[in-house]
Amino acid sequence: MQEDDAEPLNPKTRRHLRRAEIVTAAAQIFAKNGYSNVGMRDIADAVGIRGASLYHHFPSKEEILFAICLTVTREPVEENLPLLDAAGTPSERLANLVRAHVRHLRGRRVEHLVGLHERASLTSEHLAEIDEYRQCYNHRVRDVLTAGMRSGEFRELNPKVVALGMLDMLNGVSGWIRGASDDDVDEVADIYLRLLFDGLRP
Amino acid sequence: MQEDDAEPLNPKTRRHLRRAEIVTAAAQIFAKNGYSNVGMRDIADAVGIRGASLYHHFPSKEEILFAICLTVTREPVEENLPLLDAAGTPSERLANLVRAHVRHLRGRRVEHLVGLHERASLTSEHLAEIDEYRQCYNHRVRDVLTAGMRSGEFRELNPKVVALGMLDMLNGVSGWIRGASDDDVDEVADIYLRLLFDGLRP
DNA sequence: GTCTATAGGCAGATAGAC
DNA sequence: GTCTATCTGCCTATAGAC
Repeated sequence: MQEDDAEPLNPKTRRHLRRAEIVTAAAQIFAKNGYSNVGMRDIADAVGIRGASLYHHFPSKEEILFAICLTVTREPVEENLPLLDAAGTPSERLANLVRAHVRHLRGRRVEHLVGLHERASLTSEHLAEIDEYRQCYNHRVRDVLTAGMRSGEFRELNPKVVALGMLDMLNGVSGWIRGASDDDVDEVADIYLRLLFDGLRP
Repeated sequence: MQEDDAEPLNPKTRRHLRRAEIVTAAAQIFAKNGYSNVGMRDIADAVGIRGASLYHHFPSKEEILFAICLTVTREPVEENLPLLDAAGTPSERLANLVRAHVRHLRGRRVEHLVGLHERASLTSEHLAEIDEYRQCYNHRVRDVLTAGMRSGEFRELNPKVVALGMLDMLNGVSGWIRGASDDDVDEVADIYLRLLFDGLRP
């Protein structure tokens, strides 16, 4: 919380900010209209520059898409997975991850939508990099589930299927959580946790 | 099971078959490469005709996409929802729907993927029609959940959120079920039902 | 019902001035 | 770092013969 943040930013930071601005604007338009239906001019308009100027910041349109997809796959790995390494039972650690995951989905809602729907427009190399993060995340979730089953804390169910089902349920939130408050988001996480741990039957 | 099915088909049936052939081929290519990255020529190649000939069967590329999206939203409404009207407890009726839903996801796997990912490329009129079916389906699922909660069979949880979560979990199956056997599919449905009804905790 | 040929337009990307 | 101007190619859709 710096009060004196008016001092001149160094060039690298300025450039980084511009890139972030472009990525954020692009994600919003991609999410609404679909990646291929959006032109470089549309993105440029949203940022207040001309189409050609975007190429000073990104070498191609696909690289903008890649930047979007990268943040929504890398950030959860770097920010949420450590919660699985903390102390606590598998239940506790899994619950923390679920809450963090849903919060991230809300904070980067449009980016998640793009990352989920526009994979086909990525270079195969970029797609492979994205999938590495995604698979890493899935694997770690599966591992907590397995740990919980080994300790008798969780029922014995195919952990691979449970992990996929749980993550699909969570990730779907970005499709309908538009404009929710912090409390709404935490309520959704609590409902999902109740469902996941205890099920519908009382 | 007619043995003598070699008799000549009437023109209307032939035309219908051709349309279905195009839709099936298109769904496969759309699912793999993304709607906008696929040209009319690609679809035509898969069917063995020239690009221009497609316009004898469909007035535009978007109409092919619409046909795909329509089947995966209308068929579940017409085929699965009646299971909710049958006799039985909410649990039983919901279980039947889940099993039918997963089977449909596998049977029309690529079509579901396209319907899920390419919504942004639909005409707003077509999108509205699609969403009517989808919302109808969601609503009916929510209604069984509410019925089960009223009867005390299900725990009291926000039924809207539970319905969305459950359907997101189910629909995600089309993303990874590629090439599964009938038994695999039913196993997934059973695991999801166990999770949904009883949760992870023994 | 399928073909050849082509219109017409849009969009990603580049060159080079400022 | 942003601009103007433009190239280039692709891709939907149409016209009209067979």
